[in-house]
Amino acid sequence: MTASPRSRRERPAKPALTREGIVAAAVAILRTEGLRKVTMRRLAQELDTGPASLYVYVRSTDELHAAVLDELLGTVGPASAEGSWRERLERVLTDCTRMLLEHPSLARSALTARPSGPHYLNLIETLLALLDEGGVPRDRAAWGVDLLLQHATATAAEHAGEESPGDWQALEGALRGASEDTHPHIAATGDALLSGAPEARLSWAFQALINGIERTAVPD
Amino acid sequence: MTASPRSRRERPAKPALTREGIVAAAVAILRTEGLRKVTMRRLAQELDTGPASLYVYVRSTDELHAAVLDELLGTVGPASAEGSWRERLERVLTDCTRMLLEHPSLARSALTARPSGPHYLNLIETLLALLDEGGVPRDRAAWGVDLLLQHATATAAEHAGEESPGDWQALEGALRGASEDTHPHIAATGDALLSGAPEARLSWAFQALINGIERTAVPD
DNA sequence: ACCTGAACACCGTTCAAGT
DNA sequence: ACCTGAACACCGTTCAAGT
Repeated sequence: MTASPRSRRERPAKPALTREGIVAAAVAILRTEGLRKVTMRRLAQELDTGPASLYVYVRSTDELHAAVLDELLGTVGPASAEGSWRERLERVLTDCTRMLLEHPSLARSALTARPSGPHYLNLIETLLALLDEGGVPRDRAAWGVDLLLQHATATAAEHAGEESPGDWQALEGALRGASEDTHPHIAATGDALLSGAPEARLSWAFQALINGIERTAVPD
Repeated sequence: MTASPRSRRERPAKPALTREGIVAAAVAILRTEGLRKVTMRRLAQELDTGPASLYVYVRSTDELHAAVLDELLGTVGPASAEGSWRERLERVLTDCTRMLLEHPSLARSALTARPSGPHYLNLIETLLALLDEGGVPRDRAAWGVDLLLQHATATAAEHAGEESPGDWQALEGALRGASEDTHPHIAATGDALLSGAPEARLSWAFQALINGIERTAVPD
């Protein structure tokens, strides 16, 4: 129980840099301040060092964000056993989307910098297992997984940079104001383009995707 | 034909700032240097003024990017008349995706800052018309349009920040290296997860989406 | 091998002051 | 009303030098 002799002033107890420590600190900043603050400089400040030091463990800001996402993917639990394969599949995807919606800007960056960590692999395994249970042919399932995860990610990513609902309102106005002469189908469709609770639309989208994946043959 | 007397040195012929001129300059920079250089500062430099001046015409960088996208949307022509509604629908969507793939980072930002300009409205009208021609119920078509455009945008956005194929390779390695014990379905699926030419996968995805939209009832 | 200070080359946005 | 210079508060990344 002797104190290590490495420093006279023990208080700051500056821990050694490790990749894990860096990612953990990044997750903490994400939770409290949002992804916009998960920068090399802010992170270095948090870890009481200079930004240059981080590059020993992390190739770039994008790679850091991908590592953070894989970490959060560990949060979304495995499928509960209740219900049909279809219901369980939708539940996994919804859980995943919900988690991503808590950090939309992370979803946005995940679209570009795909995670490849253990948690992501587990998720793919789960989706393939459920599609297999549902009798979806293997080749359709393989391509379908991409479609399903892309939808979850993109749906969350759309909510990044919110706080300025300006352009969403602009679109709503443009749709409502569409003339019957120049845009007859928009005018005829009316509110349906904008209707529906987000959860209802998400659920419908996943069902439509699953139905499409089931029935659409892969070429060759 | 008299020269306007507004300045003695005519050479620079600095044009008055207008929103149109700003957006046009932004498109030019996008084409030659990529979206990363379409910044307020770079744009101001191009227009021979200070960044602050641009804020009279443009609310923020995001709004500027949305305006640029609507401009480019004017590029993708209306559907050619040949083929079934399905083929024409796929062609419009493919054209749209191809255009976005020329500027993936713009697609990425479009996911967040939806355009609402005239070109975007025309695109929605075209999609609704084709789905209507195919006998897809109006309410399904209304929600489906979102799904189709989201897929086009997200597919292009995934290619933003390329040049560093590091993490895509990492994912490929992780999938190939998946153990039969811990990830049996990934192992059994094998190359199918990664197979297929991009065009083939895109075509399959759009067909799967259309099939799903056709057959999936909207609640209520 | 790891860590650091300092530098390079940038950002978006605001604001008081000018015209 | 429009335009501007200058400032505020930041970025990512590299590199020579230290330990």
